[in-house]
Amino acid sequence: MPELPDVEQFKKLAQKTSLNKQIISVQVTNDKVLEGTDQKKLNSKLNNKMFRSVYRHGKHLLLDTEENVCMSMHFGMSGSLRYSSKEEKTGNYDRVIVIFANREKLVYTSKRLLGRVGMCRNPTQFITDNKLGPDALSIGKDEFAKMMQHKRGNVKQALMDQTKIAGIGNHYSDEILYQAEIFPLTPVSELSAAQIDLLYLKMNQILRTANKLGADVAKFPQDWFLKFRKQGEKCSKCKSRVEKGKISGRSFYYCPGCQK
DNA sequence: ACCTATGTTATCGC
DNA sequence: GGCGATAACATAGG
Repeated sequence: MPELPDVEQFKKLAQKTSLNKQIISVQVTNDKVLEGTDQKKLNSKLNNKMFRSVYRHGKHLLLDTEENVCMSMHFGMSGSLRYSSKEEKTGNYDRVIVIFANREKLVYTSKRLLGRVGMCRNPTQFITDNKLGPDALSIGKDEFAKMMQHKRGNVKQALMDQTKIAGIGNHYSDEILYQAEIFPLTPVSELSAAQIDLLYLKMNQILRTANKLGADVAKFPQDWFLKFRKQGEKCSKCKSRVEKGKISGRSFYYCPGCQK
């Protein structure tokens, strides 16, 4: 699931459950998800500290102790986060488990091991080190327009370039382009100023609405593309059939009637 | 058996 | 240096 709105839910979860509680231990059941750290380091840095604040930048979650010790999480394609009672036992795909003094746990799960958990000094440092662009919900309209004007290639890949704007992936870029009625492979250089403005507007509307609806596609409005993003499905607006395309090994979907 | 899947990254060729 | 395409990572489901 994890694109910006999904990670926003994880942020809310962590805020609600995991702040200001003493960490007593960090368990790692598969160290393939660890990046630049190991179980020993995680424990030496985090034990006896508390998470004081949670940040989300793009698709990354940052749990900050505010003592120059900050835990970073990225969820890949199949990762998620949950808070678990002391009774609940470890699941097959639970990879990193932060245990608090009350024995409850913050559990990082990743079926396909594509995500990463690491440590950094603070969120700002993390963003710089990972060359992340501004968060999609923080970027200003002018900054967005300037970015698009400097970018080459097609509009879909521009929206998904995490070094330019952080947070948009394959699903939400399809949604944004559908609602803006722009064909995904349109070269950025061919977009009008009005289209760039519209992309900015739709990006904001869509991400904010998705956040509000808990990133739960089942709750999304019926006319959203993500409700029928599948080859051969009927577009809710024009009744054309959804078509599938491919860029650099990755599928995208679009409505040939609406997106020119 | 084969293809596909919400992400990122190393590598190769141009 | 940079861009694009491709494979790779690991697992499940159609």
